[in-house]
Amino acid sequence: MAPVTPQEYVEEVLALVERIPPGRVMSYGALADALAERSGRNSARQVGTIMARHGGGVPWHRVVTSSGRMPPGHEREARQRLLSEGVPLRGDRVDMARAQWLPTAGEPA
DNA sequence: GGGGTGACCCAGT
DNA sequence: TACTGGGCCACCC
Repeated sequence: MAPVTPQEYVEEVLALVERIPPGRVMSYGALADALAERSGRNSARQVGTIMARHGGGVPWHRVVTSSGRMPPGHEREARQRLLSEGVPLRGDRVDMARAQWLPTAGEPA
């Protein structure tokens, strides 16, 4: 598959993050996995780096680790936003089993 | 060109 | 549940 440029990959990541509905979340790994088909890349770590550097303009708080942990340095901010959106929390972590959202394959663009 | 770093993930202990 | 080790891959010295 035609690989996308690094810049395009960033755009893809941010675009998908913006599609995450309120009250739901996606893990870095799930994001990387969902974009793998499109971008040819699949690295959760890279998604984390992208969010750290370019996540300012999107609902970054809807992106957490696969275990429901929030990004270092922003735990308080993220927790409060998630809580106000109705995301199910278990202590200081997201209840992934209930909150994780995945883009549906045949979804209209 | 070489090596360290990181908003990760998974399996094992 | 918490911690550790190995794998991962782009970015930055």
